[in-house]
Amino acid sequence: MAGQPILKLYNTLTREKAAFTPIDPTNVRMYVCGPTVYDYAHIGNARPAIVFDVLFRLLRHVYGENHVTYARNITDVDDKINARALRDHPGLPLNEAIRLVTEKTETQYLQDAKALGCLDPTVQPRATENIAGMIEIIERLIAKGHAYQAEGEVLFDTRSMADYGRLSNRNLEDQQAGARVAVDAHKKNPGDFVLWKLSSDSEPGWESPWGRGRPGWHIECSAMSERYLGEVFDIHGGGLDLIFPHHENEIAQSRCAHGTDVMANVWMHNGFLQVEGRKMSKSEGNFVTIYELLHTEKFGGRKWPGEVLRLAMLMTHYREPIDFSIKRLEEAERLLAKWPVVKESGAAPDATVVNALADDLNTVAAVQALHALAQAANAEPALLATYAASAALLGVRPKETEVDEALASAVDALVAMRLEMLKAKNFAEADKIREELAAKGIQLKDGKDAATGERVTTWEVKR
RNA sequence: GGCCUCGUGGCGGAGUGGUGACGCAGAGGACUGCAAAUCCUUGUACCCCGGUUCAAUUCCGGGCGAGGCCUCCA
Repeated sequence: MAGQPILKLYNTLTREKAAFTPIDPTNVRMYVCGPTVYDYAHIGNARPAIVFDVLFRLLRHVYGENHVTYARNITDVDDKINARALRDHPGLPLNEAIRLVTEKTETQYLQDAKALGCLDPTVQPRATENIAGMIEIIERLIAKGHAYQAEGEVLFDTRSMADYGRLSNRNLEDQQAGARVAVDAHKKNPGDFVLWKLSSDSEPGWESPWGRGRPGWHIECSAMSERYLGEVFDIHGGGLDLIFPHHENEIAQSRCAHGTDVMANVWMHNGFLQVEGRKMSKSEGNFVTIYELLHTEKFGGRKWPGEVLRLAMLMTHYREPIDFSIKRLEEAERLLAKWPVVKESGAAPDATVVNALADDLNTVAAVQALHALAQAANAEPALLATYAASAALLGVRPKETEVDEALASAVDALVAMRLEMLKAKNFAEADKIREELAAKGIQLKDGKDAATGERVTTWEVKR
C-alpha cells in the first residue's frame, strides 16, 4: 500500500481520532447496523447508509477492491414488524403477513439506497436466516455464567461483565440512579436485557433449548458479525442513538461469548439530522421518508434526485448534526449542475480529495476539493480523468449509460439550425428552439471561439 | 437528575491568541440580440457574561440556546 494516505478515524470507544490499522489488510472488515424493515426508511436513515458507503469506497481505494468486507444487516424479526403485519394484513396468517411486510420494505430500502448512490454491501444478512447462530451465542453465554433464564426469558447478566458500559461511558450505578430504567422483578439487575423470549402461539417463533421463542434486539448483530466478519473485526458503525443500549449490549454479548477484549477495534457513529431547524418527528409534521423525497413533492414542492440528497448529506461532517433543509438541497443541486457527469476513469483520484477523506471522513473538505477540481476540469479536459476518479470516491456524478447517439445527433442538428437562424437575426425562432430543448432538460451554452470570435454552442443534459 | 454533542456572515462550513479560508446565494461589471453558461470585482460573522492576557472568535469559568442517549428511534 505504498504511497497511500494514513487513514485516521474517530473512535467512540476511546473518544479520539487515531490512525487506523486493519487486523488484516487483505480483508478489512466493517459492520454497519442496517434497517429494521417494518416501514419506509426516513431521511435520517439515509445518513449512515451514505456515510458508511463513502467509507466503504475509501477503504476499497486504500486496501483494494477485493480486500474489504462490508456487512450491513437487515433486521426482519422485530415486534414492530409483527404489529405492522397485523395492522396491514389482518386476514392473513401471521407468518405470511410478516413476510409481505418485510419483503416489501426490504425491497424499498434497497431501491432507496441505490438511488442514493450507495454500493451494495458485500453481504446483507437477514436476522431470520441467522437464528441458529444467535441460539449458539446464547448457549455459550449461559454456559459461561453471563446469562440466566427467568420467567420465559433468557437475560444477559450485566453484573457478570466487569467493564460493561465502556462504550457509552455509563456505569450501572448511574443507570439505577436515574429513575427511568424499567425495573422488572424477574431481572437480577435493572440493566439486564433480553437475549431470548418465548413467543405465544400468535407470535412468530423458532424452536430453541428454552422453548419456542424469538431473539432479543441486540443478539442478531452479534451473531451476524461473527458469522461474516469473525469474533473481532475492524470497524462497527451506526447512528449515534445506537451507542446505548444497542451497541453496548452487542459488545457485552460478543465479548463475553468469545472471551475477547473488544468486539470491533473502531466504533463510528454518525450524528443526527434535523429538518428545517427542528427535530424530525411525526408529531412535528416534518417527518419525511427517502421515498417521498425521491418520488413525491412533499418536501419543498418538488422531487429531489438521489444524488442531490447524497451531496447535501456529505456537505456536513458525519459526526456533526445536519439541518436538512430546502436551501441545503438547492445548494447541493447547484453544485452538481457545475460538475460534469463522467465515466469512471481508472485514474488516480486527486490527493486533496483522498487526504480529506482519510482524515476521519472529512467529506466537507473533499466536496470543496472536488468542486475546485470540477471547475478546473471544465476548463482543462485533461483533468477529467482525475476528477472522475475523485468523484467516484464520493459516489457522485457517475455516467451510468452512454449518451444516446440518436438524441445527440438530433440535438446537434437543432443547435446548428439555431446558429443559422441567429446569423439571419431570426431571434424568435432561435429562442423557440432553445426553449424547447430546455423543456426537455437540455441546457444550451453559448460561448465564443477564442480565435475567430464566432459563437460556439455546446449543450448538456441537466436532468 | 446522570452521560454526551453542538452554537462562526443570508446559508453551508474552515481556522487561528494579534492581517475576516473557501463554497453557495446576493450586489456590481464583462460577454450576449435577450438570456443561460462563463469570467472579473465585492459587502456582511465568530450566542451572552465574567476571568487570564499587551491582545480572545480562539484559553478558563458560568450562563443561554439547539439536539442526542438513559424508554428496542439512524
